[in-house]
Amino acid sequence: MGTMSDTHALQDRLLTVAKQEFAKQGLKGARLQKIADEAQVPKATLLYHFKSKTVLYQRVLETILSAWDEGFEELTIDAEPEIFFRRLIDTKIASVRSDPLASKLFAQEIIQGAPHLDAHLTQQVKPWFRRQINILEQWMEEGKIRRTDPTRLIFLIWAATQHYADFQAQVLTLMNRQEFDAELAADTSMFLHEFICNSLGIINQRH
Amino acid sequence: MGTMSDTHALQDRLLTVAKQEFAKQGLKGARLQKIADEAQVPKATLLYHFKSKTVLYQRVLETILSAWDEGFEELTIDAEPEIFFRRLIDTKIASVRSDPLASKLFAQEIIQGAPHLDAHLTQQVKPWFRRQINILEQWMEEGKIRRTDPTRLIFLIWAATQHYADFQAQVLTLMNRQEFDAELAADTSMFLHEFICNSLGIINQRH
DNA sequence: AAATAGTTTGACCATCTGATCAGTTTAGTA
DNA sequence: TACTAAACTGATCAGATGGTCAAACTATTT
Repeated sequence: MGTMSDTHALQDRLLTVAKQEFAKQGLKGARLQKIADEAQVPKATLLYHFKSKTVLYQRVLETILSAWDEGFEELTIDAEPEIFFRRLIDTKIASVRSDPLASKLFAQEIIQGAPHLDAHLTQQVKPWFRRQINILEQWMEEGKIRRTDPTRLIFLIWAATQHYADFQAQVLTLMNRQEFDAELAADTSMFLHEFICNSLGIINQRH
Repeated sequence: MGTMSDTHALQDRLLTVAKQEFAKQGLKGARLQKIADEAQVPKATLLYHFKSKTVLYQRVLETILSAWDEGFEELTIDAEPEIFFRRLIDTKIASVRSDPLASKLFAQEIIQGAPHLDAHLTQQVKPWFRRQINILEQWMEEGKIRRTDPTRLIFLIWAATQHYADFQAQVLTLMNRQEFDAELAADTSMFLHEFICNSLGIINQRH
């Protein structure tokens, strides 16, 4: 029998390559042959490790989502609003920058009606979302931030950050940049933080 | 020869149906047979009016973009900041609501690197974008709005509105809604307007 | 009515692609 | 060494799908 670690490493490699292909071409557009080629493995081997294209796709999605869950889970909020928003935005921007393909793949899945992640959406995302809402609502009651719709506020943050992954081509063109480098990320992060703090009447302690 | 008006009407119907299918399934995922069925026409007829799947797809894209151009062209700005943002947001939200499929299709095209958008179509956005930036910069110099990065501000508005089309499934789930109705649109529009005016230090004259 | 040109459509095909499978190799185990 | 099970792979297939084509049909013109 092959060593367990080898098998696991191979599957990881296949998942990584598959993620790229799925992100670029979509579920239907991706070709198993191309994924196999890219991973330097026969197509039959790919299908040995993942029963079908759909299974492979779902495994890729799971990998992405669990990585996100990990990254955002610890964003609990013993902090003040200003710190909270900074952490949230920084984390999101970092995630978008370190793995834009994941964001793109996820976006395409949602655009097409999220046919492959209903469960995760309601079971994982919704509770997390609820928690953030609750925090914001409490702060509004305490008068720490201006009153507004907390749901749409979270959407705004999500959308504004996600945008830099999904529309990367367009964004870079319009900004006359070549790549989404560290400086661009830092500036974007600061812009959003400032913009949001200003709107919510939070005094930005960076300045 | 068949009447011109009939032919034109048929092509319009085919384009409309094709847009739905492309938006839902992506370019590769869409099936000519299904488009033809939906339009109650044999597949061969569909391919008579549009030489190939790619041509059909490109025609759909062109239709979407030219409609957008029309809608946003007249957003010239003899107005004060507050009115300008209201118009911009209202127009964008209205566009997203009246034709979310167009937004979705466009988003998928961009995510995949805009392989089918002619350079000249892409470039058409740039001048419009520049104009908005210039207006904002002037207002900042005049002290009418708080100083910030105008480029990212436009991105933020674009992203925040677009989000409601692209992530409709997720948004509705998280808001416990069934559809993106007029009330939801109005509330969203008002939220964004308020949020932005607040951040830029504009006194919202609605209140 | 004849001719012409645009339109419609069923039948058909070449190709692609996800999936299967039988046979082989590899690596632990008794 | 013999045995077993997991891992691998070349060959192959079944179904789907974009696209073609020739024949039929419709309407306009001469």
